[in-house]
Amino acid sequence: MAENDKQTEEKIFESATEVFVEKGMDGARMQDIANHAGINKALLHYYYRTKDHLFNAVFEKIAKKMFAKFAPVFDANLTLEDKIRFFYKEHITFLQNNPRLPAFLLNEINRNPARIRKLIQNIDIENLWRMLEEQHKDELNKYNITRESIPQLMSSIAALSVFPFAARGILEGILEKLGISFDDYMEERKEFAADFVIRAIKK
Amino acid sequence: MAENDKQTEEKIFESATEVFVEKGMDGARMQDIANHAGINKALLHYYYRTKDHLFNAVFEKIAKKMFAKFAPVFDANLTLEDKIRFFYKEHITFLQNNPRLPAFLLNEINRNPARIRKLIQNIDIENLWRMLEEQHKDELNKYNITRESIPQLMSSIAALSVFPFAARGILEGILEKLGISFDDYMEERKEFAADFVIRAIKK
DNA sequence: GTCTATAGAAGGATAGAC
DNA sequence: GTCTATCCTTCTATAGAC
Repeated sequence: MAENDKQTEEKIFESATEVFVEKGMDGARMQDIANHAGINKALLHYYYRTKDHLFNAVFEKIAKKMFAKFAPVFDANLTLEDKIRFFYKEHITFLQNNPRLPAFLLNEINRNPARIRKLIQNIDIENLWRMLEEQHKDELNKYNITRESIPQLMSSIAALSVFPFAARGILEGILEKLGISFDDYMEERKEFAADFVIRAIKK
Repeated sequence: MAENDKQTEEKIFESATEVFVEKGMDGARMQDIANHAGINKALLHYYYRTKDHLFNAVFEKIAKKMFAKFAPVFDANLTLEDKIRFFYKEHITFLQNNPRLPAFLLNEINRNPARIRKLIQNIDIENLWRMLEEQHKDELNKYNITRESIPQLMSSIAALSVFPFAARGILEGILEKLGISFDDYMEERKEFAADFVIRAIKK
């Protein structure tokens, strides 16, 4: 029955997500995914034909989920500074709940950049920035932001929240020697990163 | 003869480095490494016994090389601001010449954090920071730097140079839509990142 | 739709000749 | 020290019964 299909397909998809995020495309085993879903390996192929198909489905879903987390910033009705604070609070909280996503995505994207290209094609970046300029045109004279510096600025903002998760393996080891837990560090970071950026862009 | 040994062993090591960095531990094939070195697969095992041994040798070398790049900052005889500028110039130039190292290292470290732990153990972090405090004790009152904020600050500094390379697959796609080359962006970044940090830490 | 069994290919590792 | 040949395991994928 269709009800059963859906349940099985979803169970497979969820298990595949966990295993792929954990082990990466190359390290993941179809057998692991089957075991994790409590079903037989052959069923994976029945629903998704090949490992590659299954991976692509998982990858696309995760990438969209990640991008979607940046969106609310562009329409929130807040001052620029509050937007930055809002962003780090929301985004880091999301990553705390999905701590392995950054490393997974960055790695798989570098391994096969073509995969992400079509997702990027759908975004009208110039327009997003026009929106931001429009929303904050009265405030912008308070900041060191020029049209040319926007890529540098945006990538810097993303770096401050994404990097600690991507580098968790090292960072956690270093923090440990200082008696600081990664969780405490990340909690603190919501405010630190916002303050850092705001000071950096102020005239 | 020993001369020959050394040549072959080095050729294997170099080829292994290229292939591992390109494909990662799981994606790399012993056959690829052998082909790349222009020798037979069996020779790899003669010199390094297993794929795991070979990988560990490569990984450790690269990790040390990366860490070593942070060292000059701690003994350069410069003001704090000039140290920051010096760091980004040196570090980003190094990464421009080794653009795949960040993604490789971050990924493999997360996949197996134990590998990096013993390297971290050898670093006396508290002492490094005492050195920095000592070197700049006369300037520190000009900045918003407290002992507790040092981990946040240091990870932020690293994030700004490492992240763009780790995220190159996405970043390049976005920049492309704006008519900016990754190389130009990176060149610009040496100064942008330094200015960004300096403004962020100033009182 | 789900299972068992197995084909078929690939990859790491070793034996043995030179 | 280097090569060819091959073993053996692992993994993706499919055939076929229920």
